[in-house]
Amino acid sequence: MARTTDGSGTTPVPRRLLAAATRLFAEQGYDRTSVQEIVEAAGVTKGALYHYFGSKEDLLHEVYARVLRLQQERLDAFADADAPVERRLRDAAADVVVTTIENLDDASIFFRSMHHLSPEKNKQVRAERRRYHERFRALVEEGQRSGVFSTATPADLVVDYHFGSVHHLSTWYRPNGPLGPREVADHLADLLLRALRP
Amino acid sequence: MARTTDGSGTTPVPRRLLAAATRLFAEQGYDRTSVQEIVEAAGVTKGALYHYFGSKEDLLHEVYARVLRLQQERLDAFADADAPVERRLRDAAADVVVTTIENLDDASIFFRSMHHLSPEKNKQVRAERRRYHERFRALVEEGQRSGVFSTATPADLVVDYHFGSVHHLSTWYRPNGPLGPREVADHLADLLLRALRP
Amino acid sequence: MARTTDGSGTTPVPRRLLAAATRLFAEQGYDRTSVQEIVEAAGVTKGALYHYFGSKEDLLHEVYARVLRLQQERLDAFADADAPVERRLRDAAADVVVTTIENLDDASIFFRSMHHLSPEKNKQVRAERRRYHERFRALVEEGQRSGVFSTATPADLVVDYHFGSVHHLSTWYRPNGPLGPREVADHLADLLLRALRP
Amino acid sequence: MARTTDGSGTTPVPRRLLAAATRLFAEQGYDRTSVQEIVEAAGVTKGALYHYFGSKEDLLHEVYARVLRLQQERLDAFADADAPVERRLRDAAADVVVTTIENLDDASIFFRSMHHLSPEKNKQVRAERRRYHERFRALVEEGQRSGVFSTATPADLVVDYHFGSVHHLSTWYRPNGPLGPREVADHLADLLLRALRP
DNA sequence: AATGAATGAGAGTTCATTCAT
DNA sequence: AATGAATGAACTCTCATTCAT
Repeated sequence: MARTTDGSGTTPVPRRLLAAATRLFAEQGYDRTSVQEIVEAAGVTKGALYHYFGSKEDLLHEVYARVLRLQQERLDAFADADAPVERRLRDAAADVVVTTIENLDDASIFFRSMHHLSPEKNKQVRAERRRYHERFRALVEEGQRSGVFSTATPADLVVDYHFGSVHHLSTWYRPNGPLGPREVADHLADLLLRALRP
Repeated sequence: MARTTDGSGTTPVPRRLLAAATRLFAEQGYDRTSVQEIVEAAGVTKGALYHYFGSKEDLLHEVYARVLRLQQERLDAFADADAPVERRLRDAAADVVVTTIENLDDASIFFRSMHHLSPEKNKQVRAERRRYHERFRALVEEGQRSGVFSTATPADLVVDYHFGSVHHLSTWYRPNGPLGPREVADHLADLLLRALRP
Repeated sequence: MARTTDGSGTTPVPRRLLAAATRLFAEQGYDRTSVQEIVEAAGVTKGALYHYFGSKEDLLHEVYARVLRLQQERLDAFADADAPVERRLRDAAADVVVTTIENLDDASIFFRSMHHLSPEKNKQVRAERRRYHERFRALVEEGQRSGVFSTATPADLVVDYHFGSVHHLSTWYRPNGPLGPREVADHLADLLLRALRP
Repeated sequence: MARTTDGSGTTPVPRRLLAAATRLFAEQGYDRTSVQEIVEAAGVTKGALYHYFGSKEDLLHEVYARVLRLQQERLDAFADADAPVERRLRDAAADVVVTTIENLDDASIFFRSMHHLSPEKNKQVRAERRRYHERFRALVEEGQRSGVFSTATPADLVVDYHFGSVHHLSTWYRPNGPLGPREVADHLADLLLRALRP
C-alpha cells in the first residue's frame, strides 16, 4: 500500500499539495498555474486544499518559508564555523550555489513569483530575506575590516553582485549541461573571492 | 493641440499603447495586467488595440524587441571602439548597468515575463539574447587570449556572473537610494574587472 | 466550573448551538451564515452539530418553533383572560409588540428567513402561524359581533394591518431610540383600537 | 422578428437582465438566485451581464432604484394635489397599496433583500427611503396641526404603522384572493384615517 | 458524544478575443 | 481606423454534508 508517488499513497496530503504546487509554479509560473491543476497533480480535491491552506497565495508563501528556513540554517552554519573569514565566505558563497542548483524549482519560484505575494506577506518574506542578506554582508565586512578583502566596493553591493548570479542560475543552468553543481559553485565563489582581493 | 500626455493627443496610438503596456507590465506583471487596463491607460478602446496588435502577447513581444535592439546597438558600439580590451569590456559592462537602471521597467518585464511568451516567440527572443551574450563573451575571451584576463573561469560563466547582477538590479535598485546609476555601474564593472585580474 | 458564557461551560451543547445560530441568522441572514461560523460561535465542532441537528435548516426550524410556542402561549393567556373584549384585544396587541421588541433577533429571522425553509417545514410553520392569526382574529370578530368594534373592515384585514406593523418593528426599532418597548406597544395598540372604533 | 418574450428578441439586454433578476429575486430571494439562473432566464451569457452591471449586487440596487423613483414620483403627485389634507393623505396611502400590489415582486425584494446590499449602497437606499418617509410624515403632521388628525400618536409612528402593513402585503396578498388591489387599498387607507380621527 | 479530514458541486467574477458596424 | 457589445471558458474560493475513527 505504501507508495511514494505524488498522486496518492501514504504521503500526507499537505505535503503532496506543496510538492505539486512547487513543481507547477516553477514550470509555469504562479499565475499560470490553476488550483485545479495543483489538486489534480496531488490527487486530491479542491476542498482538501482549502482545508489545509487558506488560499493559493498561502501555498506560495509556504514554499517560500521552507526555502528561507533551509537557506538561513545553512548560512548560519557556515558563517559560525571555526575558520578564517575568507574560508567561511567562500564556503557560504559556494554552498548557496549548490543548494540553489539542487532546488532549482524553489529558486525559480522565489525569484520570479515573489511579487505575486500580497503586500503583507511580501513584507514578511522580505524581512526574512534581509536577515539572510545581512548575515552574508557581515562576513564581507568582517573581511574588509581585517584587511583580507578590498574595501573598494561597499559590502552591500558585493552581496547583491553575488546573489544576482545566484538568482540568475535558474535562467541558464541545465542539469545535463557541461558543469555540475559543485563546479559551478566553485567557479562562482572563486569569482567573488577574486573580486574581493585587495 | 500638441500634448505630451499618454492619455491622448498627438502621440501615435501604437506608441501610446506600447508605453502604457510597458508601465503596467512592469508594475503588475504580464498576467495581472488586463487588456482593459492597457487600453484605458492609453486612452483608446479594445478595438484599436486589436487593430494594431494581434494579441496581448504581441504587445509583450514588442516591448522585448525594442529593448533588445537598443541594448545590442549600444553593446556593438562599445565593443567596436578603438581601445584596449579591458577598457572596452569595462565600458560595455558599465553601460549595460546604466541603461538597465534608466529603463528599469523594461528590465523588470524582461527578466520576469519572458516565460509568458509562446514557445515560438520565446525562441526568437532567446536567439537575439544569445547573440548579445556571445558578443559580450567574445570580449572576455579576447582578453583571456591576450593575457590581460585570467583564464581561471570559463568565459561563459563570467558573462552569466555579470548579467546575473544586471538582472538583479530591478530587485534592489531604488532611484532615490544612496547610489546613482553611474556609481552603481562603476562599482559593478569594477567587480567584474577585478575578478578577471590574472 | 459553572460558567455562563456561550463559548463553553455547562450550557448544554444543543442550547448553545441554537443561541449562536439565532444571533448569527439575525445579524447576517440565514444564507450568509455558514455552519462553520455557527459551530465556532458555539465552541463546538461540526460533528457535534450534526449529531444534534439533521441539517442547517433544522436549526432554523427550531428557532421558529421556539418563538411560535412562546407567542401562542402568551396570546392564549391574554385572550382567555376575564375582561371586556376591547381590553383583551388591546392587551394582546400590545403584548405582541413588547415581546417582539424584546426578541428582535427572533423576529428578524422570522420575517426574513421563513422562505428559506423547505416546502414541508414551511407548511408546518404556516399552519402554526395561521392558528395564531385566527385566535387574534377571533377577538376582533367577537368585538365586531358585540358592537364595540366597527365592522367596516373585514377582521382578517384588521389582523394583517396590525401584524404588518409588528413585523415592521425589526426594520426601524432601535433599543436606544426615543421610545421604549412599552411606549411603542401602547401607541400601536392605541392605533389599532382607534381604527376599530365604530 | 420583434418578439416580446424575455428570452430574446428586441428588448435591450440590460432591460431583459433586470426583468429576469427581479422575477427571480422575488421568487427565490437574492442569495438563492445564481447569476447563472439570471443570464439563462434573460437569454444571454454571464459576460453580457458583467458588461452592463458591475456585480450581482448592482443588479439588486438597480431594482431598488427603479422602485424608489416610481414611488417617490407618485407620492409627490398626490401630496402636491389641491385638496384637503385628509383627502391627500388618504389618496397617497391608498395609492402606495395599489402600486405595491401591482408590483408585488419589487416589493418582496425591497423588504426582504435590502440587507443584502453592501453598507455603502444600503446607506444610499436608506437615504432615499427616508426622503419618502418624511414626505409622508409631513402630510400627517399637517393634518395634526390643522386639527383634522388626532395628535395622540407621534406622526413617525403613524407612518411606520401604515408602511408596516404595506410591506406585509407581499406576505399575505394573493392576486386571486377575494379582494382586488383597489379594495384592499381602500380598506387599509380607511383604517389609517379612522385611527387618526381626533 | 464528538472529531475533523475530505468531498464535490456550484458560487461570483474576470478576461482575451471576436465581429457587426 | 476604430467601436463596444457579447462571448465562453476559466478562474479562485465556499459550503453543507459525510464518514472513519
